[in-house]
Amino acid sequence: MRWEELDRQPCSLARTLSVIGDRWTLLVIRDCFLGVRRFEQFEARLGIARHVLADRLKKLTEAGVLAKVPYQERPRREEYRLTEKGLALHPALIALLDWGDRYMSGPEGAPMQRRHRTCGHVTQGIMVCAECGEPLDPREMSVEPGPGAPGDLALPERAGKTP
Amino acid sequence: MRWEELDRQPCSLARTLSVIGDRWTLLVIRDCFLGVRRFEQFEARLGIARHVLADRLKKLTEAGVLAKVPYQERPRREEYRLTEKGLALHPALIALLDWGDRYMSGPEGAPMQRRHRTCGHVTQGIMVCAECGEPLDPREMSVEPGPGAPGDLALPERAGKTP
DNA sequence: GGCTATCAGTTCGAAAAAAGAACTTAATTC
DNA sequence: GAATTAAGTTCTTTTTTCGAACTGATAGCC
Repeated sequence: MRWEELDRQPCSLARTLSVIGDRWTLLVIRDCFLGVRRFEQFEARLGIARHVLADRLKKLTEAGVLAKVPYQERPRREEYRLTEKGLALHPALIALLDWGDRYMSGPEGAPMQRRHRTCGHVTQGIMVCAECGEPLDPREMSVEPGPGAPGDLALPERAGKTP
Repeated sequence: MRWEELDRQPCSLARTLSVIGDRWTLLVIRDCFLGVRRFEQFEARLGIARHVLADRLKKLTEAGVLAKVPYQERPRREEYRLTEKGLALHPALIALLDWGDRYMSGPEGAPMQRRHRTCGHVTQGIMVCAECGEPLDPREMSVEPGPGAPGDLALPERAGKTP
């Protein structure tokens, strides 16, 4: 498949990656969740080429993950805010952070931690079943065609079995 | 920052992306979760340049996400299996799939669905707090330096506030 | 032995994307 | 007019991916 055709793949991961899969994009989104909103701030924190940053911000805006919001009129200035669509990437961000905390930290532990203000604890996420509330274990999941599946959906033989 | 320095960033997301952030890598991992194990199978499903695929498989193996396991001896053949470290990417995969299901599907719905065999339902994931069990809402989370934080960790001003 | 097939890569030239730096535009202030 | 701020845009070079072919190590068949 071609990278630019990801959004047409019969697979939601591929479609997601068509929006967030380019180099640096998830780090831009991370910074949005940390409250960063302005071009110069992103640029200073990320230290990436300005035109790459501009490209990523533009694509996220076009995809509806970010919205440009004016913060002053004279001269007109805009900043980038997460939309609800963008905020909905939070579980993915948490999962990726938790994985990095666990597998990519040294003996000193994770560089940052997240506090759940509702209960007051420093915490991590657990991905549970929306139907029964049990944690989702890959060995207990099977995959099947969904309502939007094309007639010739290519699922490998082992799709219903343990990875 | 430079892409090849991601694993040294004081941020677990960046460190995670140093392993899974290259173009195509997450789709390789998706296929692993679907039970795909062999080079030709990955190649046939993904349709990407063979040396890019080989590079991604190699990097994932070096990072400990995949393990090469012999499946025959004459001639010796090996396949790629998710390790525990690799399986631990499941919550992230589910979150990304769910996001794509919700925001990147047409009116006909998602192309694939996941059945939780424990309860028997077609389902999605919910990211909940490991401490209190409530769903994690980005507006209820704050970020702070962790035990492995460097002395000069750069958290933006708004890091404790709503995104 | 030669040929074909299978499998898992590796190599090579072309195209695309990212890196690095400078420039542009549109204000505002002194 | 010059300097500053902010948000980009343009240009050249380097790196990564694309597309295709090739290689190496078997095994089986004639």
